[in-house]
Amino acid sequence: MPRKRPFAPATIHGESLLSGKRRPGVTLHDVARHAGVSSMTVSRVINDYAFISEASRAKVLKSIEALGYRPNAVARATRTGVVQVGVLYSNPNSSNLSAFLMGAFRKAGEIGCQLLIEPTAAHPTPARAVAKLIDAGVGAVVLPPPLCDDAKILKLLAAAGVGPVSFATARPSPGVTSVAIDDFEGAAMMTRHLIELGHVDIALVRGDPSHSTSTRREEGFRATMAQAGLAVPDAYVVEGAFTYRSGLTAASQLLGLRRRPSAIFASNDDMAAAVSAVAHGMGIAVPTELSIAGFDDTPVASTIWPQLTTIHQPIADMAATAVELAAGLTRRDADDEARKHVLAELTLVVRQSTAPPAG
Amino acid sequence: MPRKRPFAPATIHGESLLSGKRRPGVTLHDVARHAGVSSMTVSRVINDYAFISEASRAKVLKSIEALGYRPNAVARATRTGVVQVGVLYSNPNSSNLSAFLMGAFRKAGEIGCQLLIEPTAAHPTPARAVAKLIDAGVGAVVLPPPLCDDAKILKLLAAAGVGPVSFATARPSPGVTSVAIDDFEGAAMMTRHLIELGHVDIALVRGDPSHSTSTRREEGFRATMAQAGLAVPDAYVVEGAFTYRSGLTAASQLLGLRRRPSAIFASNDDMAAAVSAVAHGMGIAVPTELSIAGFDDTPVASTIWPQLTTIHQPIADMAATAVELAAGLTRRDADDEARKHVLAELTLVVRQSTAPPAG
DNA sequence: CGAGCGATTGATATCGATATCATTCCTTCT
DNA sequence: AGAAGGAATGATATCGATATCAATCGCTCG
Repeated sequence: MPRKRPFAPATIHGESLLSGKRRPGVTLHDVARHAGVSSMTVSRVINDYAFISEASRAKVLKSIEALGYRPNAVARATRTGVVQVGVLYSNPNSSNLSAFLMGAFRKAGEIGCQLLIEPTAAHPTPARAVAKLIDAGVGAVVLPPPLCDDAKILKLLAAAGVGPVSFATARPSPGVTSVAIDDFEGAAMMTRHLIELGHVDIALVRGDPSHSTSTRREEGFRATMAQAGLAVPDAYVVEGAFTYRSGLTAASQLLGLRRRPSAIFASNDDMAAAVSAVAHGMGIAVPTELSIAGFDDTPVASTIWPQLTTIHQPIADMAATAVELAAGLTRRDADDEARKHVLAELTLVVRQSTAPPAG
Repeated sequence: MPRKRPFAPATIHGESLLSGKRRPGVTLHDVARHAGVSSMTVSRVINDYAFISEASRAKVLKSIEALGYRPNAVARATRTGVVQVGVLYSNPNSSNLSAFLMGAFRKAGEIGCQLLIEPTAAHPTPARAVAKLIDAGVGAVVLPPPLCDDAKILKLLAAAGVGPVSFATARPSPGVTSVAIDDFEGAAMMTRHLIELGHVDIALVRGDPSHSTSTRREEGFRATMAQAGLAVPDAYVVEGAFTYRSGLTAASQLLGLRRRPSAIFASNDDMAAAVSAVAHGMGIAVPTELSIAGFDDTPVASTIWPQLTTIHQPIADMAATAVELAAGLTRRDADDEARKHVLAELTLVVRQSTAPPAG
């Protein structure tokens, strides 16, 4: 029985979507003809190849400009070979996931590589998720925390000859390419902000101890406090797990103290949001009676009210970089060790949850 | 001055990522050779072309199975022409964004089309965002609410010959392809759940009146209440705007009433989360003294505590479908009007925020 | 002054798939 | 029986780019 018409061209609402109608439509060959050189010369200019005369380069660039040429990533990928890059993610609810995906997919589209997204939650163990990606034939894998700190996973990948890229780890293994932020410095920035507002009694809600970032953030906090000559009582540092619920517990603990802190620095936004909720529940006004600071600048930070003062990380850009590194398409002289550990820039975002202490 | 080595092959950690090492490596031609037919026959089988003898089809399918062949989407896209699909999104904080992106990109990878994501917030008006996508040469655009209900936008697209796909609108225009849920039925499901628990005094927090979904959800709520013979006092239906902050206001209003409702149904999870926070603040126990219901099953629903009872929509699948429709690659006889309005399945997810009323 | 070498450029094959057109068989009809 | 037409298949060109190899073109050097 017949199933389809013989290769009916793809249309939508009667309009053909195929090449005949493609708007840009300018190819590398058009540029070559326009510039009076060969296609290869154009290709070389685009790819920033050495040994092109300045004259040729100029001609080609002018033609590219004149024709509005944009290289076709897909076509490029056919010849270079599609690099498949695996991306693991652990927490489907991670608020940064969408920014992460945006950046990762944008870059993937640009360089024409295929992304395989694999939720670790769908497998009995993270190792199984990695195995699945390896079986699928990926050439590299992007590992968000806490997987990036997992020696077993790294060994598994090494055995399969698949390159790992650590994402947002605070303690990058020396031999492993990584994209991260300086958690120590981020925590220090926020702590300085609170100190400058006049706070003295500052408490910290720690993150999940199994994440390397937790430790670094705590270190940044303590170092800055020490530098300012401020004491950090033991009671002012409580355990958390990066979850909203753990933030509720931590907040109850801190706000129940006889000598209540005037500011609470939570190691991430979810916990800061929980602190905010508890404070509301106890009738403590934010920020006049209590300043609350978060970390990550996830969507929740600007969702809740008052909006959270937090540390912004350029997650999308970082994800893009991670994918680029993973695809190994940086194409520069790769011996350069430095570019294998990329640190992204942090920003202190002051919103409505912090203010000078009362009295 | 030289910039790069002459086309240094892309490597990562010294391992080549290029075709020489590609694991799957099985091409259509390998399958053809194995099956003893021409490449075209294999291509036709893959594409479900009519007029293939059952014998050939069987042989090819067996070879595909034997060799573990998987078509290369990228290569396919070079020949068919890359279909660029634009995706607009309005709220960068929308909690469903990541699920949406996941689904959209997964499908895009499968069918080898390129997605252009454009935040409307980056433009003075939504129309400008649409114009940018049109200029970029997209063949179709996926429109989430409230853009999908905007006649001006639709006209703009029609003028450019770009096909629109409405996403999650409650009121699909007849001529426009759409992927949506039945908001009326979803609201009815949740209302029935509350009624079955024994609630009688049920309040509703409406959504943004400019979204068609708000109206449909309210209608579903009212219809179900009426069907159960329950009254809905005017004071029990308050305005909201789908934001956390609007939820705070609405909650204060409802929980301040002399005769307090025993259950509050918020038109989305963000507002439900706000209701939960206000209840905490007023010392009202959830769910024993107050049941709270949300809608959408966004990450926040399982983040906060107690976790929200809500209506789950398969956002990722819906996004995938939207992209598929947009790319116009369904390839089946497209005259079938029915498949142009896809309704996704809803699920009632009962968590800890609802329970029978006290007393 | 010719060999030798590096810089610069182009011709051609190729990537993995589909589009197009041609071809081979059968049926079936006149 | 021969023409006509449709089912089934294959040969070849093509998509837009890069890889490879060969060919120039100076220049320097012995």
